[in-house]
This record gives sequence, C-alpha cells and structure tokens, in this order.
Amino acid sequence: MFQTGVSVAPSKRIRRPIGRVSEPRAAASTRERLLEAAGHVFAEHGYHATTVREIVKRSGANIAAVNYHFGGKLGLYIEVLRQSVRAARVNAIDALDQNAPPEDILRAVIRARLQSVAQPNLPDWHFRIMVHELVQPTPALSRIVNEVTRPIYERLLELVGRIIDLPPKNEKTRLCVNSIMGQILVYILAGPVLMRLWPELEMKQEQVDRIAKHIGDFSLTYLRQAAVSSRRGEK
Amino acid sequence: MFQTGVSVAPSKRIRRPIGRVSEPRAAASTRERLLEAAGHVFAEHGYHATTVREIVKRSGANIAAVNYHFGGKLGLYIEVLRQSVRAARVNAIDALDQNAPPEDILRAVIRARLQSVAQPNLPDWHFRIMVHELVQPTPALSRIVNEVTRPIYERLLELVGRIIDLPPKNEKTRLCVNSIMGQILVYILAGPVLMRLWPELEMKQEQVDRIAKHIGDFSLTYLRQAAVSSRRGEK
DNA sequence: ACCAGTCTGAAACATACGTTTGAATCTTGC
DNA sequence: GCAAGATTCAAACGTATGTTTCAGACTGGT
Repeated sequence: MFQTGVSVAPSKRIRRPIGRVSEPRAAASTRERLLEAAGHVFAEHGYHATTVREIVKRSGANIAAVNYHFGGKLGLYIEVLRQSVRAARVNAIDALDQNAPPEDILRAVIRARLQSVAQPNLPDWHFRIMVHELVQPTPALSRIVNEVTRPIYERLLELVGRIIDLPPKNEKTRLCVNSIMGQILVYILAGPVLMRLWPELEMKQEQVDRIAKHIGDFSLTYLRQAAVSSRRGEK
Repeated sequence: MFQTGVSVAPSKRIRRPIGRVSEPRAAASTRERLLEAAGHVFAEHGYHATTVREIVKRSGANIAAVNYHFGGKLGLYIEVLRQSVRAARVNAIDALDQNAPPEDILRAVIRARLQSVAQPNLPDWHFRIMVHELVQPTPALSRIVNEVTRPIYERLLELVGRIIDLPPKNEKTRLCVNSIMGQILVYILAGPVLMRLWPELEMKQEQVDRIAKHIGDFSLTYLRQAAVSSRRGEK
C-alpha cells in the first residue's frame, strides 16, 4: 500500500507516495541520505542554484528517488525545512536561559547565528536557507517566513524591546533588530566577496568569536544609550 | 568591416562584433536600449535569475541582438557593469565633499546607498548588482570586486579608520565597516521577506531618510566610543 | 542607383534542468 | 517460497535557457 504522505504540490497529480509520517521500519536509508545531502546543498547554494542531480550525486541515490520520496525538488526542499526547523526548535528552547540578562541572551543569539556559518550543523541549515530565501524567494517563501524567520524576528523584537525599554513593534525597535540582523547576514551571505576583500579572514572558531563579540559590542553600545533615552521619556 | 571590440569571452570564437569603443554614428539605439533594460533587470534579479528573453522583451529588441552587440549574456552583463561603474565614479567624485567632517561623509554614504533601493537610478545599478554578486557569484566576480566593491570598501575603511583613529586595515576597523555595510545590505536584499515581517514598511523617501538616520546613529554611537578608546591607547 | 557593410528578424539549435516512465530488484507478510 | 507491494535504476521526455544561423532590411558613400 502506498504511504499516505502530506501533499506538497496539491495541484499536481502524483502517482507515487510523497512524504512520510513516520518511518515504518528500519529502511529509510535513501530518503534520509537525500535529506542529508539536500540540506547541505540547499544551505550552501540556495534553492534555485541547487540541482537535483547534484543532490542525488552527493547522496549516491538515483535521480528518480527525489521524485519518488518527495514528489519533486520543491517537496524535498520543504521537507528539509520542516526537519531542520523542528530540530532547531528543540535545542533553541532549552539552550536559551530565559532568566539571563537580555544583553547576554542577545550576545548568545548573535554567536549562535554566526556559528552556523563556520560549522554548518544540521539544525542550523534553516537559517542559511532562510538567508538565501531573502535574496531569491521560492514558492515556499510564505511557509519559511512564518515558520522560520518570524519566530526569530519576533524573539529579537521582544528581546531588543526589553533592552531599550520600548514596545516590540515600535519602529525604533524594528530598526535596531534590522541593524543587528544585517550585521550577521553580511557574514553569511558575503563569503566569497569578503574573502577577496579581506584575505586574512578565515572563519575559524576563534575569529567567529571575535566577530560575535564585535557585533554584540557594536549593537549594545547603541542599545544602552537608546535605553537611557527612552527611559527619560524621549521619542 | 567588423568593429574591433574588446574581447569578452576569449576562449570562444565569435563571428560577430562585440563591444564598441565609441559610437561611430548616431545609430546605437538598439544597443543602448539593451543596456538600459539589462541594467534594470540585472539590478533587480541578479545575473543568474535574469533571462535574455526578459531583457530583449523589455527593450523591444530581437533576441539575437544581445549576441550581436555583446557576444552573449555575460558580455552584456559586463558591459552594464562597466558603464554603471563609470557613471558612478564621476558623480561619486564631485558629490562627496572631502573636507566635510568624516561623520557627515559617512552619513551621506549610507543615505546614498539606501537611496538606490527606493529609486534605482542608473548610476546606482552597480551597487545592487554587486549585492547580488555577494550571494551568487558569476564569472565576472573578480572584475566586480576589484572595480566596484573594493573602491567602496576601501573608501569606507579609510573613512571609518579616520573616525575611530585606527589604521584602515586594522581588524577593528574592518569589523566596523562590515557592520555598517551589513545594516545597509539587509534592506537591499531582504525586500520580499522584510515586507512580510513588517507590513507597514514602505520604502518611501521619508522612510528611507529615517532608516538612513537610524543606521548613522546606530553606527556612530559605537564609532565615537571606539574613537575615545583608541585615542586612550587601548587595543 | 547601386552595393558593401551594418544591423535586425524569425526560426532553429544545443544543452541543462526537473520530471516521468516502465522494467528490474529488493522487502515483507503469510 | 512466493507473491504483492515498496524501492531502485537507466533511459527518455518536455521545457526553458543561451546561443547560433542565415536571409532580409537598412544605411551611407560614390
């Protein structure tokens, strides 16, 4: 019997099963290898620049496998997202100590995001993918924004709002969050160019830590001053 | 007689003329319309996502014209770059008052870059194109980095170095420049996503000015403090 | 008026991509 | 052990893209 997977491309009739609610037995080897390879490639090149042939070559699977297991390139992409979002959510919850000072949390968030540049771990794929989505949106944009970007963004809004003593949706709060995110994004996006402009830059652990510290210092200098201003009742 | 244009793809034999040193007569209409249309499309979608059919449709030219005049898509791309770089250089030189206080110059640079988001003028194409190049490098990457990115980057290094009283190539100076550029890039790159996260955001002139002011404030708050530190002889 | 040389046009070409096909192979329950 | 279903495989398909072709239109000099 065919698996009753979650439909990914409802408008298109698909003869074969797609998606899988839970592994029925032990044999999910090809499927998992595809997800693993696809995560790497999608995170590195983005959706459009990635070819399914590259993914199947990397995973050692046959090219028809992606269609069989996921209904197509887009289905595989969405499944990669789903999985990495889930993985990221679990260790985002217990990693951040909500009782820590807001400034420490912010520094931790910055460092965590930068980490995903140096060592692209599985749970960090979704962030790199989201960043690619910024530049070239895919049909999955709405899903990604709502499931990946928005939670991060609103957590940052709330966090920064707490630091500068303003509501999360205040324009100044938003501008500050954009400034912080921008500083991180440039390292994730601008790899090839930044290397040429700054040849000594190597994303070793030690340097990543220095960059994270800089972004924290750079941002908090303004945020602290903004906190003083808004507590004085200005603007 | 065929024009003796600058060779763009030396490895490939091209039967027809490419490039053009100077317009021989008045009739450069198709060529110029192609450049105009290509500039818009490349700046908006980047090199890879742009199709030559979209360019020729927009310019009203025939699809063979791009190959005839520029030797191919890549040749057209490079020519767009050359032209916009030249245009940008002339009005960058006389626009910036070198005797103004460094802080004012920095604010002017930030505003100028942000402007190119709201109203993509011809001389600003190269900046948007460079930004796309960050994410998905093309064969023209080296040329672009050297001719477009590096001048901007090193001007910023020198400028920021002057503000914080450190050498341009100091690591701290570079980190600050990256922070400033990142804050700008996020608005240029993240259009579709940012709109969803912040629906009220509309890149009207007035809002662009507010954003530019924010980035200036945000950055200068740190830079001023860093200036004090380094004049004290710290790190 | 002619003609070499320049430019334009519609159509075809070659390639790379995502996708589909149908047979072959492997797994599993009985 | 076997049959039915699940999975894999090589090959082909349809489409979109950049490129090329070549015939024709245009242009300026004589």
